[in-house]
Amino acid sequence: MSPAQSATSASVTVFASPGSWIESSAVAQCHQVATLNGMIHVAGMPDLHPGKGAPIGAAMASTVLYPFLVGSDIGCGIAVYPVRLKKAVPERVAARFPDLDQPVDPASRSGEDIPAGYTEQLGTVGRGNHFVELARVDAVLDGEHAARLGLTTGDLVLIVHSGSRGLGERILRAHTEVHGAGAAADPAAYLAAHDDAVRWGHLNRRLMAERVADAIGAQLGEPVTDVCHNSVEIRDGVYLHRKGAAPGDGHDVLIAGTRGTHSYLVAGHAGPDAGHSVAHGAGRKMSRADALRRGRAKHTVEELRRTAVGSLVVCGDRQLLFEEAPTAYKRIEQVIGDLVSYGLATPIVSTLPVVTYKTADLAPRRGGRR
DNA sequence: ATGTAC
Repeated sequence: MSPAQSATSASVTVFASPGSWIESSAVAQCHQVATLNGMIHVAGMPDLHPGKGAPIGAAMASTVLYPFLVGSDIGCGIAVYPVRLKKAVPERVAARFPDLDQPVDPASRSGEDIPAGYTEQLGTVGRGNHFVELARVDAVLDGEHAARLGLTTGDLVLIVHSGSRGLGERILRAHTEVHGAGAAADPAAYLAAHDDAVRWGHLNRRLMAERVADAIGAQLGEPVTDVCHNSVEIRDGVYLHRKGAAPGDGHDVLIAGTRGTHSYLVAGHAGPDAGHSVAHGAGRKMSRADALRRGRAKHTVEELRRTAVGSLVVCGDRQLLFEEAPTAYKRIEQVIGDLVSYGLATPIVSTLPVVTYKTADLAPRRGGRR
C-alpha cells in the first residue's frame, strides 16, 4: 500500500450520548483499530468497553480480515425462546435447573443436527457473562411488533447467552499461534471455520433451551430471536467484524441487561455509520478485578443471589457472582436510550429475570425439600 | 471468554 494510505486512519464513530460514560481506554482501542491496514470504519456502540486488544461493543469494517477483531468466542449470541410453564416460582425453578456445565450426550440425540468434530462441550453455558435465564415479559413497548412475535406482558421466555466454547477459542488460537494479531492468511479457510463455530453456537443455545425446558417442565416454542454478536461477515464487499455488537439492520435483537435488571428486545435498524449494528448488552462499567474488590465491600452473597427484583441467581462460584454483579455494569436504560436517540433501534418488549443460571450451585441443598 | 499456566 502507498505511504499516503498508511498514514490515514479509518473513521471512528461512537454512538453514545455525552451523558453516557465510556471508558477512555475503550475509545483509544477504537482509534488503535482504526490505524490497522485496510480499516475503513469503526463504530462504537453505547455499551463500548475495553477488551483484550480490541474493544468490545464495536463493529469494524475493513478490506482485510482480522480474526482477533472477532475474538475467541466466535458465534457467541443471545437467543430468546418463548416457554409455557404453569407456575414460575423462583425457588422451585432454580432447584430444577439442569447442570449446564455438563455436556449433553450426543448419542442421546440421534437424528439431530449434531456436527462432527467437536461435541465434548455441546449444551454447556460456559463462564464470564454467559447465562441462561427464565424471564418474564415486563412491558410491551411496541404493541404491533410484540403481537407479531406472539409476545405479551407476563409471558415467560428463556434467554440463552452463550457461544462456541472451546471450538472458537481453538480456531482463534490456530490463527494467533502463526500470525498473532495479523490478518488471516487464508480468509476463506478462516471463514469456513468461523461459520462452523457460528452454527455450533446456535445449536448450543438451542440444546440448552431444550435441556432447561425439559428440566423445569416447560413447553418450548420457536425462538423469536437468536442473533450472534461475535462474528465477521462480508458486507458491501468488505469484512464487517463485530465484537460485542449484534447485526442491527432488520433484526430483532435481545440486548441483555444484568442479573437483576431489565433486558430489552429491540428492532434494529442501524445503517452503515453504525456498522449495521446495535449494542449487545449493558456493557461493563468495571473490570472483573474491580468488580470483585469493590463488590466484596459493597454486597453480600445473599443479595446477589436474591436480587432486588425478586429473581434468583444460580451460581456456585462466588467470585463470578461478584464479577457479574449488576453494579459492575452500566445502566441498560442508558444504552437503550442512546440506541433510540441515534435511531439505531426501537424497543419491542422489556423482560425481568425470574431465575438466572450462571453455573451449578456448589453445596447440595439441605433438608432435601424441592 | 477461553484453556492453561502460575
